[in-house]
This record gives sequence, C-alpha cells and structure tokens, in this order.
Amino acid sequence: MALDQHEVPDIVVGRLPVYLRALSAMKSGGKQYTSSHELAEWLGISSAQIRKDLSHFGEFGKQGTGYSVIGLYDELRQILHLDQDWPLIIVGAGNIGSAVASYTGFSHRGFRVVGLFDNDPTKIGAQIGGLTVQSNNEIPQFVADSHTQHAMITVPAQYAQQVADILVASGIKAILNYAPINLNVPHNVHVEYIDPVLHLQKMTYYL
Amino acid sequence: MALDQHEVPDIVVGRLPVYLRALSAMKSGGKQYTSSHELAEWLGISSAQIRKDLSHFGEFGKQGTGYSVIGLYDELRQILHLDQDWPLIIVGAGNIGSAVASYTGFSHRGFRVVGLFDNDPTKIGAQIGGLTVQSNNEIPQFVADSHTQHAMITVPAQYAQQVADILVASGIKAILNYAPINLNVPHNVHVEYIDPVLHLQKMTYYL
DNA sequence: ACCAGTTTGTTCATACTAGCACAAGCGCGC
DNA sequence: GCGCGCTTGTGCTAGTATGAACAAACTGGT
Repeated sequence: MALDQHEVPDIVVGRLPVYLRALSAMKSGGKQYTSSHELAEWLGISSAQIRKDLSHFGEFGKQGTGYSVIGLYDELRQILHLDQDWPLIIVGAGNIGSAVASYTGFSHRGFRVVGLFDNDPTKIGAQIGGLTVQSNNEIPQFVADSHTQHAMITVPAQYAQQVADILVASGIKAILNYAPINLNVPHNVHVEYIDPVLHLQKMTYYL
Repeated sequence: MALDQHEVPDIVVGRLPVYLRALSAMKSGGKQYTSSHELAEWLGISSAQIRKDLSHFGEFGKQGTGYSVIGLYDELRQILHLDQDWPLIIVGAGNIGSAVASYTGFSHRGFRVVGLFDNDPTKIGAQIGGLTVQSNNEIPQFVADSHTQHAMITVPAQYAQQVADILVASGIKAILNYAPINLNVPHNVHVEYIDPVLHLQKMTYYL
C-alpha cells in the first residue's frame, strides 16, 4: 500500500534480492504459484516478514491463492531496477578477479561484465573470461564512455583505497569490495563488502 | 563485565571479526594504542557501539589511554577461538574454488586450506594452490582423519545441497556457501552465504 | 448459493538495537 | 599534589525490527 520508497528500511531492501533468487529458482522449476509460507520455509525466515517486506512496495498477492511466481519475480526486478542489464567493471585481474570475470552467474541477474583492469604490465592485454585486461589508466575514459555505475575491487588490500578513489572520481556509484579493508568514499557512493574470512571467523565463535 | 557468552547477540559476534581486521591493520602499521573513537571513525560506526560490543566479553581498555592494539587483538582472537589454525576444505574446483584455494589471505587469520575436492574426473589429480584435487568420495574419510570442521562450497547451485548433505554427514560444523541457493542443514551446523550478485542487486535499488 | 479451507495485508505487542550522556578512572604537566 | 583533558564502561531513552494474530478476500467443491 505504501509506495513512499524513501521510507523503506535498508534491511528490507537487502532481503529483496534473496526473495528474487528464490523466485528465480521456482520459475526454473516450472512452479506457477507460491505463498509467503512456502517462501518462508524455503528461506528459513517467517512468513509474516515476507508479507510485511513486500507490503512496502505494493500488494502483489491474492488471498487464498498466494503470489504468481512470474508476477512477483517481475515486480521485484522492477523495484530493484533489474529490468535492464547494468554494465560492470572489475579492477584487479588476480586470482579472484579472474574467477569473477569468468563467472557466468551475472548475465541473467541484471549485470554484464564489460571491463577488466589491472596495473600489472604483464597482465595487460591478456584475455580473461572473454575480456582483454586494460591498464587502470583507462578506467576514467572507459567508465565515461560505457556509462558504467558498478565496479568490483579485487586488488590486494594495500591498493584498494587508491583504486576506490579512481573509481569514485570516474563516476562509479556502487562498489563491491573484495579487499579486506574498509573504504572511504563520499556519501552518495554505495559500498558493499565481501570477505570470506569474516564469515568463517564468525562461525568459529560458536565452535 | 558480563561473561555469560550464551547471551551475546549474534549481530555483535558478527562485528568482532571486523574489529579484528582493523586491529590487524593497525598492528601492521606499528600503532601501539587506539581508542573506540578512532576505531569507530575507521569503520564508519559509532564509538559507543564498539565499547558496548566489547563489554559483553570483559573490560579491555583503560580510561584516558584507550586499548592496547596488540592486547585487544589477542583478546579478540581468543574470544573467536582464532588462537589456533583451523583446517578448512573446499568442495568445487571450478573458477571460484580454484581462486579461493590459491588465496593466501587465510593463513594469518586463523585458517589453513587442507583439502580441495571435485567430482569432475578431468580435474581430479590436478594441482591447484599447492593442493591435489581429490574426488568427493574421499570427503568423509578426509574430514574424519584431519578433524576438519570448516568447509566452503564452490560448486554449481544444482549440486550444492547434495554436497552440503555429504559435508554434514562427514561431521563438518561450519559451511561457507558460494552457491546462490539456500541450504537445508541441521540446527547444530552453521551456514553463511556469499553471493556477490546479492550485494550488487541491493545497491542497484538506490541508483 | 453457500461453506470450508487458504492466504493475504495489517495491526499490535514484544524484543532487539543503537547511540547519547555521564560518572569513574587514568595520565600528564605544572 | 592537583587539576585538566581524555577515554572507558554502562544506564537510559528512542528508534527499529520481528512475529503472532486476525479481519477481509479468494477458490473450489457441494
């Protein structure tokens, strides 16, 4: 019912991609309808939470029937602005960067890797995942030309901040940082972090 | 002051590794003392939150002085049970699994990759990151012999659940899952998820 | 047409989380 | 020795998140 997007809590926004992922799996499985209860069991959360999260954006279900899988899938894609393919660049062509550049899981989830950059002269020019590694010097021009707003940082920690500065100056608005360090960026640039060791360490507390 | 570890909120435990990471960086930089305020600015959170989080486990600071970097670092390592090296296996020797197996960032943060597994006959026997790829059939014996409790799943989504079942049956207690799917495991097994696309999709909402 | 079985969207109460603000404690300089 | 500046640990308050519960609504069968 409420559509004032400015009031949606960040934590709710963070769950929408999870719902989208589950719906995508159901869609692939040929399922036509689902319910908040089924989704909840699937994801290990409460059904009330799913219904309340969705209610921030509109009324997508029907009493007695539940949700159309494809219908809700499309709604969530629109809400998350994923009804288009966003270009995405990767800075850092080491082990992780190369693996991510070769990852085929982006294409059908809203993103397309269009550029791969590294400062190591021995890597520049190499072909990885169908892309040619370019020098970091090319980043500003490339970002401007391709209207790219998403970037992933996969360089060693000591270079991550300076890469982030380059990306911000180039106009990047969303950074996914694989380096185990906190980045300093302006408020209008979004940053998310991935550090597998953090997750392992957290679980180790309970062992 | 409170030491009843059973009452520490999960969200607090999740922040401890972040503090540990920052302290490690400060230690490398030769810094001897720090304060909750400095840590807070470094990490972009409030100083009160840091002090309160730490207060769940004891009193580690001194008024007027702050915290000894090395002292707090060691305390957190003990709290998280990271004052030892935990063996860790990786199932899935594809792009991501290979990259993670070659990642050198585990060794000084409490973990050591001791095994790499895959079901693809063309990969078994290959050398990746100093490890020989073994068949998934070897997992139960290997886990038992090496007393391993941590595992990472880097196989395609459609195989992730069956790999998880094998791991659980083998005695693994903590799973870090890279496959974009929710796993079903017993309550005494901990699971954490890494899916870069989830982070990208969340940020795209705000663009 | 009506009833039984489902499921939604929302209300309400409870639980949790975050940060302000302050007393107590420590160190340094005079 | 004393006072000033700084920092911790914690009580308290305000804000946020969660889940139980229910009225309204839809479907299918009789």
